[in-house]
Amino acid sequence: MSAGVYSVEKMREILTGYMEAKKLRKTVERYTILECICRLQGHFDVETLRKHVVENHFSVSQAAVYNTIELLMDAGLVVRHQFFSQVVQYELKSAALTHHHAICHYCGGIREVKTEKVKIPADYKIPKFTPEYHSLYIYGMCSKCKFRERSQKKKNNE
Amino acid sequence: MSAGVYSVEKMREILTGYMEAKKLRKTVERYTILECICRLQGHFDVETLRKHVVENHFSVSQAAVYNTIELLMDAGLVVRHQFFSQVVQYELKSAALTHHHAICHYCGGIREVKTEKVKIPADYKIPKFTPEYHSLYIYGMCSKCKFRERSQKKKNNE
DNA sequence: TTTACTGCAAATATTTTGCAATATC
DNA sequence: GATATTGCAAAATATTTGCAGTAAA
Repeated sequence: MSAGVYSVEKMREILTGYMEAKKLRKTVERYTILECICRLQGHFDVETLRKHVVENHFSVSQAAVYNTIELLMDAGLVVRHQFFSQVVQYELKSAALTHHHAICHYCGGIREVKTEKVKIPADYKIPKFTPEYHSLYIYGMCSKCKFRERSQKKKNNE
Repeated sequence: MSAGVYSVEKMREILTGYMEAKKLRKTVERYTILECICRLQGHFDVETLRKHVVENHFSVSQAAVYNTIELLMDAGLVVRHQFFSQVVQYELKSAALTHHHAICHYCGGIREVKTEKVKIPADYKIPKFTPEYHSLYIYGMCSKCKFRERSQKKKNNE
């Protein structure tokens, strides 16, 4: 897992550009949260992110975290996932572009699958729709659960 | 939109087979809910489904609906989506297999895109993982929102 | 100075859970 | 008859909202 194609600096720049274009205010909270997301490396939920920010000696409210994530999604820096549980997960878009997600619906475990393994044509055309980003979720069973299932069947003499 | 590849009868059979294999009870609620899902044709959320069931003169509790959807997912008849809002949507798996989803993140509108348009190789291999089903979400901007955006820019002399 | 943004807390929305009643096996 | 499943309501979880205070422009 990596912070992705973009550096933290590049992402700050994109965020700044977006806020200036939309005439939004450049608050310390927004930049701090973006940096914390980069440091988190990978998927995160709102509560995890907020804890991480606070651990880095910066106090933010939950409301500001929700607000900022929304903003970062609008700016095209963050994408949203809902894999399995009720908790919504987020991820840096530049990182998400490098992989798909394999989700085991027995244990809820998530694996990243390099995009080269399952190539989706980037030039697909959809009438009356302008694609910007896509997300592929592959559901199935991980080897651990497969093993557990086999042991279970054996025990039951199936 | 169609009820999918399978007929209602076939799906009842699959459900029966699954419940017998797992030694679960064949309750009226479970069969009724499955039939209502088939009649709904397309995406639905828990509350919509429950209303539909009740409108068809059958009383079920919310708990039973949640329970049954979970069961139907385990039986491989229903898949889960979370497109945009906080509301989780479900769909018959056999219907979901025929299309991907194009999601406009400006208005939240969802379009179905025939799978032939964006073909995902069915034979992909993932180490230590057995794929069973996949879901492709294409995010972007629908033509209505594109038009609205253009009008807005024009008004602001951009 | 203006007002967008934050923090806080309360409100809403959604899902899960405990337990008694019921229906399946 | 044994117990899985349901219904009901309460609890838990997640997100949104209102409003006063703060800080960016």
